[in-house]
Amino acid sequence: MTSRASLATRRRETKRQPHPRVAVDAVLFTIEAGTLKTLLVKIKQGPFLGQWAFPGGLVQVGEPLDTAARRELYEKTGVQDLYLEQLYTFGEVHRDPAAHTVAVAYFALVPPGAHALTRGDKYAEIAWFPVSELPELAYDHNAMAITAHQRLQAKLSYTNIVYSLLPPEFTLGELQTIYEVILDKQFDRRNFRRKMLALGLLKPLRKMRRGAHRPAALFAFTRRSPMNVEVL
Amino acid sequence: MTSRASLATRRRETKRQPHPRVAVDAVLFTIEAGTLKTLLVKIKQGPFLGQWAFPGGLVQVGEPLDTAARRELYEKTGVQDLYLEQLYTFGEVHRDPAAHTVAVAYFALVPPGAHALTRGDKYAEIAWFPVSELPELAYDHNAMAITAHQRLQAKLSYTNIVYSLLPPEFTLGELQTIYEVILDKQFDRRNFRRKMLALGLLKPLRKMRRGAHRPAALFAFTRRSPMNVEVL
DNA sequence: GCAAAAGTGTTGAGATTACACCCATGC
DNA sequence: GCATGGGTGTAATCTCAACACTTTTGC
Repeated sequence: MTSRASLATRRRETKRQPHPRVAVDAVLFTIEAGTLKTLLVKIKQGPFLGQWAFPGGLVQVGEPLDTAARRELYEKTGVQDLYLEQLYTFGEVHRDPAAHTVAVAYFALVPPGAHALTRGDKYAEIAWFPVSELPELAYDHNAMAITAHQRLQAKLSYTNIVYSLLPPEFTLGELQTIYEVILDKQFDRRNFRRKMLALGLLKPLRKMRRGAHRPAALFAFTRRSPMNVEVL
Repeated sequence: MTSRASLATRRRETKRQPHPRVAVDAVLFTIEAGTLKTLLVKIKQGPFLGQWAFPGGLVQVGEPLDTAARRELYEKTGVQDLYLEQLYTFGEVHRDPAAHTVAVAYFALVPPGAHALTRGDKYAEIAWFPVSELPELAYDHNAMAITAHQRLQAKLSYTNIVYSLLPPEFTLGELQTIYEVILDKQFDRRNFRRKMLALGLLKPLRKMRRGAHRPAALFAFTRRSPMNVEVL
């Protein structure tokens, strides 16, 4: 902590010393073309010039961490309403060669279509990369990517947050595809449908999606807020 | 992040601005007298004078976060070898009224008996409190306590980290008691034993614990390193 | 008519729960 | 001898995994 009695001694020592800086980074996931993708920005300056990294920036005094994360994401993607949670805090001393910077990483999910908003106005290059083919990233962001991917897989298994990767209406097939892509695992269609419907998270709409083949029943989530459920 | 190209503009703005400070706090759990307890220190100075809080302190430049956490714990308890993992980062602006301080909270487990080392040499009061009867804590530490407790419960269910709350040799009854105390739930003794033995995490020692009643078989963990296992 | 995705039930295996009695010891 | 915790087995239920054929549509 900070103004802690028992720490008076060390605090006095450190008071004049420089402190580590605080940054937030955001790992943004979406499903596009049947692939799990993540948003990267290209770095224009400094030791990592030309390398890709997750969007992020320094936290300002007086700014809450999640607000900083949300701001970052909005600036980069224009996406405002998304699922956002804290992922992990990376504090390795030399992760940023320029200065000791502690990075609080966030993890976010955006529904398909939000990509359209990815025109980086005043920003440099910005692009969605398949998670399975990430380039070498700046800082410790490859490790961050792995942590985020694992969290995503875990959360998909025991919460209902898939809803934030889907449009308001979707078919059971589309839902299943998302699970298969993220968990990298195939599911039996009959078992999958029975399980999902038994959970009561979905409500059937009286509509059909028409396409190249047999029309499929459309569903929506009964609740679009995070909750813990043993899904798979 | 920090020296990020696309952030050049804002970085320049913030460069001269003060940054939030970084602290680590540690929530330390143990089982004592059949109760789950956590370690608190009493604050001697500042706005929270006289209140209890989790041990913690500012991170120094050049110091990795987990090293800072370990240092804190060692200074306070003398415990060196314990299970330690990052819990969550608390970044609410006014959590420390003195200055915007981001706290990276850690969560640690110590085996019984380590309490003996809790003589706070140069430190003020230090004490183990039952988790169910925590006083009003300084900062946002009551919220931190809840987060830590939830994490402990979750981790106990899907990992083998109980080993770090137990001495090298223990009975199945002692193991079961820990689960019951932490998860606040009763288990059927026969089912519990069958499940635990089936997991293969334990090895029977050819020894007995003698006490007030019928001697109980002693067990040890086959592995004393963290791994994921669906325990209960 | 054919390719492609949607829809639908049943069965067996394994896991989980509930439950009751005898045993070894210290006092 | 009695109070206390240790030790053991079985049956009923539930959950999960495996599995194949028919339907509807666009082309």
